[in-house]
Amino acid sequence: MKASIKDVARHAGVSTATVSRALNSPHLVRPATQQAVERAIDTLQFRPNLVGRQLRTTRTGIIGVVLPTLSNPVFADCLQGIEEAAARRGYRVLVATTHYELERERQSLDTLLRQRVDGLILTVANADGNAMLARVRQSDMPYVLAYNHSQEHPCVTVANRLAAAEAVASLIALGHQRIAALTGLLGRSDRAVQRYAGYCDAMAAAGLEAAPAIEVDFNAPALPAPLLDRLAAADALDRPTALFCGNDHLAMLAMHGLVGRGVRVPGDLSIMGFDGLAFGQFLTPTLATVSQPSTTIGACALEALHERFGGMPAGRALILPHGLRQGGSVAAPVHP
Amino acid sequence: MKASIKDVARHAGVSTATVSRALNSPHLVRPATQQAVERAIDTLQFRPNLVGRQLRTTRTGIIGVVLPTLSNPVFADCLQGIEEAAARRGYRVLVATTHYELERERQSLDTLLRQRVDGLILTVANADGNAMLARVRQSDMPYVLAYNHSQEHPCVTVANRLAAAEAVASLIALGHQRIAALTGLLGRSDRAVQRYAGYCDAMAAAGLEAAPAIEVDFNAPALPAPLLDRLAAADALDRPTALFCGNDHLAMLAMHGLVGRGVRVPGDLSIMGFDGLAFGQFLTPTLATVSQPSTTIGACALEALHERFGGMPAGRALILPHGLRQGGSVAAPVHP
DNA sequence: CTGAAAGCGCTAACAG
DNA sequence: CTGTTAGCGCTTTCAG
Repeated sequence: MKASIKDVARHAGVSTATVSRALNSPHLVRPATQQAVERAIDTLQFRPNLVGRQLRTTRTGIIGVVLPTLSNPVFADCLQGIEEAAARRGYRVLVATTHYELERERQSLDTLLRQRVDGLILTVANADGNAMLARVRQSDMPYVLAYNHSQEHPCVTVANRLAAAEAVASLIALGHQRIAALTGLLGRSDRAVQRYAGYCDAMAAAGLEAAPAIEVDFNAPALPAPLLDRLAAADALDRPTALFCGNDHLAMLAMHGLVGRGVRVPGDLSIMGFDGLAFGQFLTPTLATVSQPSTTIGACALEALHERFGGMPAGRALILPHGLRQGGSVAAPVHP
Repeated sequence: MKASIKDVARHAGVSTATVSRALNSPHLVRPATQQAVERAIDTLQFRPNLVGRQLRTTRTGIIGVVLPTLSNPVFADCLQGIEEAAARRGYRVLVATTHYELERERQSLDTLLRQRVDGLILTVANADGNAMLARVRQSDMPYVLAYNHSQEHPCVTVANRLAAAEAVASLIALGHQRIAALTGLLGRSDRAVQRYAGYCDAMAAAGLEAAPAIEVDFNAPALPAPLLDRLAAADALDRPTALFCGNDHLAMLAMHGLVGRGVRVPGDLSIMGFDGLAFGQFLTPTLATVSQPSTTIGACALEALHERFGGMPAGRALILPHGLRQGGSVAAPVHP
């Protein structure tokens, strides 16, 4: 059986309270006592049981993180950022994934609340009008959304709509007029909606006609063949000269599928992504994209929580700067 | 303040023991009582405090996971596999990253032990002769290594050495004779060592001369320019016709850097990776690689732990099947 | 089938 | 500076 604070106390000839002090407030303990305790600690190989402390203090030092998936580097990087910041601050990270499924969001949240995490960082499918999220807000559990942009909840993200608009505007500036938009299921991701809205903004601002969103399932391993066929087969005068994609994963699937069907990128079609995955740089041509600082989003979300614990009020939205990454996948259209 | 089991008991007119039973062993409770308790539970919005239970039962239901980084999809996917399997089994996942630094490995481990996780899944720089790992084995804490292959510790991984040998043999079968090996720092990763050994095996088996490993730092964002220059500049008769890389990330960095220097892949140089990252498929040419089932490795590691909890003995090594993924980055040499 | 009571390991008043 | 004491929320004998 593992040694407890009691064993240490006995071994050092002091009370458990003194051991606790030696551990948590050494300045309240006489140096000689401190040393006696420390000696006992490492003869017994004592490791304080955090569960005992957590029960007593009602603080766990654990941050709950709920993300759609770790298979997308966007979220993996975010978690990396959270973990590093958490380690620096002395927090631990409990992670759950949801695959964009509402039921798993609910389930994960419940588990984390039972575990009495000190705070939550979460990325949900839809922030606004989300019942669970409303419940979290009612409770006094500090939380921050990552990636979701919401008026109702504190969040750290980028200006999705604006960034998308800038990206599309850059395509228009190059001479593109027929620009299509490929997105995740609009009902399953508020970011998909915001980015598509940005696309529409830019089109409208240029007096161009926004095309309806081409929606595909996030969880699908590839784009539907009929869709690719359609995009590839359209004759040159009719087909879009550029494709704005709601995220890099979609962009890569599109580029891969279309190039495989003989479409030249960017010759026949320019492709613009959104996320700024490092892998985009390895593609040929490299993927032009809107870059968001995923690791920093995670780190800032954690810092935001930390400030809440320190008594700060619940900040609203923290909008981090995005970038427009040039890439070979975008060029001026040949047949404008 | 949150409702506790005591509040529920009072509200339902029963003892706390009965509430506990209603929660954990409903079959021991009279249906009428059960319902009374359930009613109280949801009027009070009661959520059992796991910390209390954990202290009492000395089981947390938490699995500690220690990985080098989540920025590499190999580990992110593994964590994804762990998390899914854990959720299915009712465990929670506490994650820490180390960036291949010994001190952070030590630190993470310590934190997880204090948190009294039920078991550990870890990927360390070097498994054999690892002092911490030895300490973990002494303790009665169940643990499994993921990716590390070790005689001393239970682990789930692929046959790194064999897989590397097969990959290199496939290059040799195509006619390659001058094959170079690009690896992570051999002192910082036992897998790098094992894969390089596999390379040497295959070279020796074919009567070819194994080149010394070209070691580069895992954490570096790009390959050193001098290295790339050297590989690109060597004249055609002298330079290797194929490059075996210890992981896909290195392979991508090499391919990117070399193509940028005018080297044709696979015309001038074939490139073989190791990991089987999904992104390799998006490259042009697609990356030939040894694929390992990262998600499954994670899931199996968790299942192995779960079996240990059920009283199973501490299995040795579980070696999962690897694959050899064809890719456009490998072809027969033009100047054998 | 249910209740009383003890205690998991720790911290935090409160005295001294 | 240190010890005594109570109790965080829960489970689990042991009686009844």
